[in-house]
Amino acid sequence: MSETLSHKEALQHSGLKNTKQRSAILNILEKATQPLNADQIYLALVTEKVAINLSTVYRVLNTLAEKELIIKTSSVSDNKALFERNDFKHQHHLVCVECKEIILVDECPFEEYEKKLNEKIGFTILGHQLEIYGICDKCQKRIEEENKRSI
Amino acid sequence: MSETLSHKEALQHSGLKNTKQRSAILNILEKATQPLNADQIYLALVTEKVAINLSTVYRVLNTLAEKELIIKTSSVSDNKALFERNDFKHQHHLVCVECKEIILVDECPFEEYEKKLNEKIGFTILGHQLEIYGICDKCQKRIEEENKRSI
DNA sequence: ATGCAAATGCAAATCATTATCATTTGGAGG
DNA sequence: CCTCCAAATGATAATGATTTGCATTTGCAT
Ligand SMILES: [Mn+2]
Ligand SMILES: [Mn+2]
Ligand SMILES: [Zn+2]
Ligand SMILES: [Zn+2]
Repeated sequence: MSETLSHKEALQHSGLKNTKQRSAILNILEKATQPLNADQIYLALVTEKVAINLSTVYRVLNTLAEKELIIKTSSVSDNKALFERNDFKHQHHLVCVECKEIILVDECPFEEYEKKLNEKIGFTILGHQLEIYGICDKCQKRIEEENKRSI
Repeated sequence: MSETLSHKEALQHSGLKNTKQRSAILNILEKATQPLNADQIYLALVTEKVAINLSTVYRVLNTLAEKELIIKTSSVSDNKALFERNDFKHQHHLVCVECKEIILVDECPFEEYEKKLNEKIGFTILGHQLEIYGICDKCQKRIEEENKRSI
């Protein structure tokens, strides 16, 4: 398990102790295909028979986010904090309003836009958060199917 | 006060009763130069000697947002819901991390971007929320001033 | 003016998250 | 391999924004 080793290294590098709770949480987020909230992470840990307390989950997540080992974002629709592995890419979330699935996208149309805003109103941009909502491919097809059937 | 009259009409048009609480809240948001949270609105009402309960403030705000007489958004930094008048323009928020001021901007760089995402991954976009954070003109200048002085 | 559904006030409940504090543990140094 | 202590965790209470239940009030159609 080189995964576990690199987690250990990452924690050490940030001056954090290598606890089984932190390692387990990093593992969960490593495997996850989309951002998860604290409850989902807690549930995944319980399922894997990892003994941990929910308050520890919150504490660990905040600590790891502070050290930038993971990324903390917040959903607009649902008001829970979301956590995902930090792959050091600038990404955004596509949230399907039907199935709630979150798709990560790399494209970002902001470089020029930010320059324009700075020139126009003197606002120095440090960052941004974008949440895009809509309907994913799967749900789109399912809905079309349902519409056909109901004719 | 034609303001009050148009509020009455707007409420009627949405099938809502014209109560003094709803009218007062619409007035507050009409005058506001930036989005406000429930507490700020409540405080503004109390200051204006409008008798109202905080839970009514929440209920009215949610009702008005449902009927699209106002817009409900949520800040990422601070986790409180924000409310602003609906002028039926597509806008975004610039949030100053120094003074917390929110500046509304009309520009949006998304039209092309959304088309691209739809073609690329079949995601049908219904909308998006963007929050841009940085430092406003005033704070920028203040900070520069402070730096000079401390040399 | 009357009646009644809709709206409000008040208080308690909810839900995510954080804080407190006693207990445990990772890991540096011997 | 021990010792030790700051750091981390567990258990539980607290917090803060928002919602909900229910009794009372009020807008407004008739
Ligand atoms: Mn971006
Ligand atoms: Mn936009
Ligand atoms: Zn979907
Ligand atoms: Zn500012």
